[in-house]
Amino acid sequence: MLYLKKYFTEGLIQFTILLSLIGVRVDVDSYLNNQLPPLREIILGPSSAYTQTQFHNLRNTLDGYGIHPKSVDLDHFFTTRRLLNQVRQLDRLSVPTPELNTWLVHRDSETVVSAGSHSSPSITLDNGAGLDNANSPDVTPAMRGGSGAPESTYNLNAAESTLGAVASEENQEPGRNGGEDLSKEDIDLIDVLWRQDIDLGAGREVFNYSNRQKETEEEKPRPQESNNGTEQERWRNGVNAQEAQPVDGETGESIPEQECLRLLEATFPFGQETEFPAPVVATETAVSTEDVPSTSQGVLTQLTQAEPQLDLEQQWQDIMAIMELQTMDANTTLVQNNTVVSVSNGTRDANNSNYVHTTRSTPINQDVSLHQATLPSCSQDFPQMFPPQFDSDSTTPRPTMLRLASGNSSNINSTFGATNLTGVFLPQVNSSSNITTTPILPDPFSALLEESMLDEISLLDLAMEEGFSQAQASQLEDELDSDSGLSLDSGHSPASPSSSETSCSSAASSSSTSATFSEEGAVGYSTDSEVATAETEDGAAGGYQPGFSKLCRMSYQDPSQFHNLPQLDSISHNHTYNLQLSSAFSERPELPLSTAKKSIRDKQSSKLQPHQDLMDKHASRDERRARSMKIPFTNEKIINLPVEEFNELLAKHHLSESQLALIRDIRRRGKNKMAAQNCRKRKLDTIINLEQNVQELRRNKARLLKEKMEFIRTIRQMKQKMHGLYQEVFTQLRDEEGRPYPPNEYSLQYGSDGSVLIMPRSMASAEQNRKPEKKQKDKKK
DNA sequence: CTACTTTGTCATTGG
DNA sequence: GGCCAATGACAAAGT
Repeated sequence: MLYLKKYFTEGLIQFTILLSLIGVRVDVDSYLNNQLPPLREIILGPSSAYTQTQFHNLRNTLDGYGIHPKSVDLDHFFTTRRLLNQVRQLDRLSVPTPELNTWLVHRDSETVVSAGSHSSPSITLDNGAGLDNANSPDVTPAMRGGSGAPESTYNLNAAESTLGAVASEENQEPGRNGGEDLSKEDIDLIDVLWRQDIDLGAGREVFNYSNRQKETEEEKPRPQESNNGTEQERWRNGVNAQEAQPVDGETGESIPEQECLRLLEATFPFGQETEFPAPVVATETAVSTEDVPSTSQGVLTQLTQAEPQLDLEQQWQDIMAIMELQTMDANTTLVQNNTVVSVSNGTRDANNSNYVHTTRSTPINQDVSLHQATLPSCSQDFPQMFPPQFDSDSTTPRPTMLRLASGNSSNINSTFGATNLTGVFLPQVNSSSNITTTPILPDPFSALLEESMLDEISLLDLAMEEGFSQAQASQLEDELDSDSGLSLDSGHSPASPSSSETSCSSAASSSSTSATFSEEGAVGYSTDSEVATAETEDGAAGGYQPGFSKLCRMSYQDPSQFHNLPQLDSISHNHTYNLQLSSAFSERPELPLSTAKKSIRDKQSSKLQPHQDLMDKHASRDERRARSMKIPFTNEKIINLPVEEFNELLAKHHLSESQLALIRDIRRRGKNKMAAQNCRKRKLDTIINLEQNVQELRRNKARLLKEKMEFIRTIRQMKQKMHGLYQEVFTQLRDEEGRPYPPNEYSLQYGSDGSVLIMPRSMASAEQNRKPEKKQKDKKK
């Protein structure tokens, strides 16, 4: 059964991938929206943790039996949403990630980054370069040379290097430059901060680039049915390099592959074999230096071009990249030399997406995310972002920020280009970027969602600040939901989905087996006693029915109904809790008979007794006992008959004391069995209901957060407007001699009556304490 | 062989 | 008090 499930699931996944590649993805969407059961079930069923739920709901709907009425639509809604996202990501799976290639662009022959192909160290260096040499045009040519730039060219900002080392901690070769920059305290601090992140719900691997990389590499071969070794070999041979470059395929021409390899080997003398594909990096380097402008603008341009259909996740990454860039700007005010080559198309799943994000951000400022991840919540920073009074001191940074805020939300490039942020913005960006990273991660984000709402707010707010449109915000909400759903699913699903799939995917076989068993039971009775046969038939046709119909509502009718549903034929769940094997046959002899059953029938004709022994093995203990005691009616009748009829039945036959005891035991056990099955089903439904409730609550929470973001944005805009007016008025103010008031000495004060006063700042501060009387200097022009 | 899940059974409780 | 459903707990069987 497990194999069947696995096979089926894999087949579905492959089918889905195929569909995605072909472009049916959109159609899948529409199918899902149209609530077309078959395709949805086929595609999403096996991978859905809620399939079982859907089944139950469907069954409940069909047979009218619902212990815990649930909203099927909600269920479908959540499941389809989340799974559709996964399916969408699947089609990007086919495209390897070119983003890794970026590192080498900045990397020179300097052996600084020991781990070689690992991007994190190189990024650190890149940041250093970006910080110090951003304006020097030599950098790029030097890098293009590949080996010319000395290490001294890249003066590492101490903090950046530290952070970079953090990012690559486990990959970093001690003794190399990157590692040398780390002091013991730095490492300790890093570890502490990391632990904090882990405590927050973000696994260490979240920030561990090498881990993510491993994951990615592990996942790559899977769809291609190739192992790691061959896969890496392919990478080395550049096979994937071309696949990885959907935008510009002939990148390899710039630098011969062998040369690239040599260069790489010279740069990264060790660990190549296990590291990420070197040839790709090299080729991509060539591409990046030649085709892509080494400005962030160019980067983003390519980003958007490479992925015309940026989905939510992609947008998230874009935003994060922007924010990280701005953070970088805030630190250095220089970004441009960071030649982020190409943006990954290869977002595969949540984890990978995170990985991609990090990778992409790496060339820009890979440290940011990690560093930010360790920063405390920005809730305290939040109020500081918008100090109530407009001091002339703070006017310089703010206009930029405001410009960003009012910028076209849909135009990432423009937003991206406006990167003249000063340090004012930095703390918030830093502190919030932690969460910025997390939304892509299902579980860590869920944890954060629970724990640090304010962080979320500031994050989302920042996103809005950076031009997060309403539509994007709603998409963000969806992402949040899907994430939470994922967390719910992925967190607990290993048990429930497997069970559901296991039992469901084999509905046909199980039904056939049940038919087999029941037939066997009936045959056994018929052979054992002619009377028994008569009784069985009588029972099936007679007064037994009413009592049984009650049972049938939730158990027996279901499987047959679902066999008629094509989508459930393949993925149906066999929760035939109350289905009695013998009853299944005696009541529904028309049930489809499996080949096994047919063979059994053949065997019965030839040699009956051995088969009975075999079937006795599979028959329930009570059935065997009943047979051995020569109970003249079926267990199903014993169990399901109403009390009166049951008593009548007992009275009709002259049974021994032991027989009566056995019959009563059989009845008790049978009823209890069904009760247990119902109980379990109910329990399961309860759990699922709770999950749905949690999702709903999360949804509400996300909605409220969104609303709050909207409000904050509005307030911010109003403040900006007010600040603009303030500046306008203040600059036009002249004293008696026609000279402008120095902004650092005077400020405008607003009266409660709407009047505006200009007064010295020293007075203004004192004035705030004693409010009312002021000297009227209303000199409004 | 072990771990985990599923399923059946028993004992108990409450309607 | 008997019947029955529900449920926790345990064990056997299956995966």
